[in-house]
Amino acid sequence: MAAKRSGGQSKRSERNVSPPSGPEPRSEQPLSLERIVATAVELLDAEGLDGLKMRRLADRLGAGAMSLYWHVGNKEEVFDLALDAVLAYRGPAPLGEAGDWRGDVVHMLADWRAGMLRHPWSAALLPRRALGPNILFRLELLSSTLSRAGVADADLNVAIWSLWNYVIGATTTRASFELSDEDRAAAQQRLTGLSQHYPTIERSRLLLDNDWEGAFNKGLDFLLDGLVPKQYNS
Amino acid sequence: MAAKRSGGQSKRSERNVSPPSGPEPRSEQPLSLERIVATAVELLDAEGLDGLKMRRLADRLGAGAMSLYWHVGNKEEVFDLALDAVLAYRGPAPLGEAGDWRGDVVHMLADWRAGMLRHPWSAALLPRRALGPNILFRLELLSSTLSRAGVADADLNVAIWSLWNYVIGATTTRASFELSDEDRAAAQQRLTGLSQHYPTIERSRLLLDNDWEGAFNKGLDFLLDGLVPKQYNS
DNA sequence: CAAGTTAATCGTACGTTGTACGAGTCATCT
DNA sequence: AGATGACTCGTACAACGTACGATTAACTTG
Repeated sequence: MAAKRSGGQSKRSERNVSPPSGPEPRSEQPLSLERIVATAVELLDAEGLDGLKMRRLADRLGAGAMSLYWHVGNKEEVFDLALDAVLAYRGPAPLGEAGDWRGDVVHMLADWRAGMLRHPWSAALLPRRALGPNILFRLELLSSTLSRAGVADADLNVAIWSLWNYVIGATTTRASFELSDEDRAAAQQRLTGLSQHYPTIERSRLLLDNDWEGAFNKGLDFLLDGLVPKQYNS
Repeated sequence: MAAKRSGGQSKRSERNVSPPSGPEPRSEQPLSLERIVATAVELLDAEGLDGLKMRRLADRLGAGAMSLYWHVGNKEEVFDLALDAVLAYRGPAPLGEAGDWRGDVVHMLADWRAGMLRHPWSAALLPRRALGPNILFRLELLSSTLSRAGVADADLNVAIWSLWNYVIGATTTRASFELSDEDRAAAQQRLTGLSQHYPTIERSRLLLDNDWEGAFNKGLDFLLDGLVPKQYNS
């Protein structure tokens, strides 16, 4: 009734394969879900969450605004797809038996964090639309790796969610600082102005500390230490 | 130029103190920042993020839409204020010397989590507008408590951000499940349908596990164990 | 080849939203 | 009395998402 194109991904017609004549590639490619999503990510990177308007997206694609709606149901779906596109993971072989499991986990989580920080808008999207296929894939990877590492089934969910939450939180916090320099400056100013109210974080310069990555890794190490029994020696 | 009312909070005029006559309290109270924020929170609880429209908010207040703009600069500010309002903390005495510091920390963080889950829309707001006064207060509290607990200044920021991130992530993840039953059902369905692709999380029923609170506490314990030197015995 | 079917594009238009602008009301101060 | 400032609100507008239907191009079926 409502959805014209829902589940499937590829359905592109091959009509521009230059049948008899016309080797010129026509600067205007045909619309496609892939192109829409890629352009949406570009636009989000360039203009932020509020900068994504259907008309503007269509402009960038050299198409009319309403043409988009044959490929996506609505704007929300564009957000969904853009978020998931940014979260794809090409990591080390998922089934590597000779496990440096800890390295695998850290790598995946660090990559996750890095990917999201490359696209700061993604953090703001996460709370609304978790559980795209790429997120699920990463959860699956995390799960199987930890399982292979010897985490008991009973503790598996705790371990997964703890790591997961940690990364999400780190990314969210960090990205919110990234968003606008004005905001950060304003916050600093407010903080400095009210340093009488917040003496301790003022003293430790909490908000000015720039070693986010170091803090991230240290905390992650502590978590992993706690979550996995110390019997890792293979 | 642009802002009519910015920094200060109270400025209410006392003109309805019933000077000579008129003891009836007039069902329509005067507008005030406090009332606006409180009503915004109500509205958000009832209708969600997208349900907050300026006109609707004004309706609930028995006022015209434009009247709101004397008290707030724009809609974004309403979001800011609503978020911060929800994050107020009335915890145990901040300067309790006889430190059950660990209990204090856990209590504050658990309260934080509980508060946000009571208002699921707050998680979606966090990435955009961190650092309201109530957030800063909690950071300050966390900071001073850990400092008193013996965490070295050099490790303080790592400790704070680790705990912080963990809580934010847990809340965000959890709230996204809370948001709509449809979404969750859809995710479950997709997961079950594609269980071939996600065998491990299917087996552990990761997404169906309901003991969020238990997982939260366990992971928090691990983090605290790692972050604070085991020399806590008073 | 003709006629129909399907895939895809897009112009127009509508309803909803945030909010700029300026007029209006009322209490207080000089 | 007049002026000032705090506060309210009706009107109007621009920007946005998108419903609707017309349009075109390619392929299918006869």
